[in-house]
Amino acid sequence: MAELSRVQKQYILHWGEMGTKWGINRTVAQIHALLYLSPQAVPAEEIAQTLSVARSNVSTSIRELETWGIVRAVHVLGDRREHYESMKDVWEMFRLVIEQRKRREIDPTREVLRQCLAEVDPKEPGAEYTRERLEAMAGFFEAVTELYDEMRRLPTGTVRKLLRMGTKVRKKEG
Amino acid sequence: MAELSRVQKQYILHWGEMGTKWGINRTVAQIHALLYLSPQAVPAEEIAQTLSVARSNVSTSIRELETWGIVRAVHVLGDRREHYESMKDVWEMFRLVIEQRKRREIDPTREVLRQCLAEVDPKEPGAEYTRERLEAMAGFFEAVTELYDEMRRLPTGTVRKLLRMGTKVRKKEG
DNA sequence: CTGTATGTTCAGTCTGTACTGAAAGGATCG
DNA sequence: CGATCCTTTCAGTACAGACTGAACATACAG
Repeated sequence: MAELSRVQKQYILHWGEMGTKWGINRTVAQIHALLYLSPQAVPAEEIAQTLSVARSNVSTSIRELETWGIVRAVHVLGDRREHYESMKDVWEMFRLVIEQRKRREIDPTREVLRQCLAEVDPKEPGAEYTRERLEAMAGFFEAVTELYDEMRRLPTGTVRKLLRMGTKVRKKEG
Repeated sequence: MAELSRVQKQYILHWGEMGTKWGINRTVAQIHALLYLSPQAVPAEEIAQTLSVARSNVSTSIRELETWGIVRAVHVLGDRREHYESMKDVWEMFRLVIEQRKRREIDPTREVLRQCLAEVDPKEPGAEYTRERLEAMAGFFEAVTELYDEMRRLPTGTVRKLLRMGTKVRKKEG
């Protein structure tokens, strides 16, 4: 994996770009792409060389990927170094990422909305309108959370089934 | 709206933070929050003053929000200035944003994956593995797109119905 | 115990994006 | 047809976050 093929390069670069657009560090995304494509676990030094980034950058990026639970260190007999490998189940990978982003960003937003609603001063001019808007937004986030909780409990296959059911419901109602 | 209440301030600031975490410009997000909370359409100058940002910054940010279709200019009798107002339907707002991000980011990714798959050189060592991984990832993106297409066609209420059906299916299978 | 290999931390630098302010571009009024 | 008001554009600046490299920490081998 020290030398990348054309296709590997393209995939890794694109994944890096994608990452930045969704608020994920470019290097983090690139490393993930590299490990995802690699048949074997890769030591940090080799990652750094392959992607031309500093060894320290790899260290912190790997740490972040480990926090997300989509990359882990494995050991190779006769080698002191840690080798890193990516989870290969794409659905599970995205589920993990989404779960964490929900925890870090959606949940705090729900909290802020709740707090805002609690603190709307009824004497303030336009309080009624503010409350209305905040409640609409809060309702949305609650619904999304509910939807997420349902999805999470469903095995992957069931999501597919729901997809088909959706089609039927639409046809009946259309 | 020139003077913000404590709650309005909190909401706007949080929305700005949220924005940055998802790759959306802070000012863009803040302006959207301001307009969302505002009972009346707001002229650009007032937005600039209220948020303490340059008039020009408001101009470009508003443009972006207009591109997304969640903010539009309206006119007030006897006032030459454009007043801006946000869409108030939260579900529709997010649908629009998601639709655009899908177009700008998911679709190009599907394209890249397709191209990568087409260009995997079977002679390259490990080509088989690369193809496998790319196909898994491509499959995921296709499924997400399919899911999105279904969702889009469903009226809002039906999503709720599906949510309940999901619960049933889970219980039957659990 | 010493030397080497590996991993982490952190201060400083670099880079890309956001933002500003000035200037130019349009539109409407008198 | 100026004058005025409003908006947009753009070159330059400021800033936040990413990245580097050196110093430090840790583990293992001989």
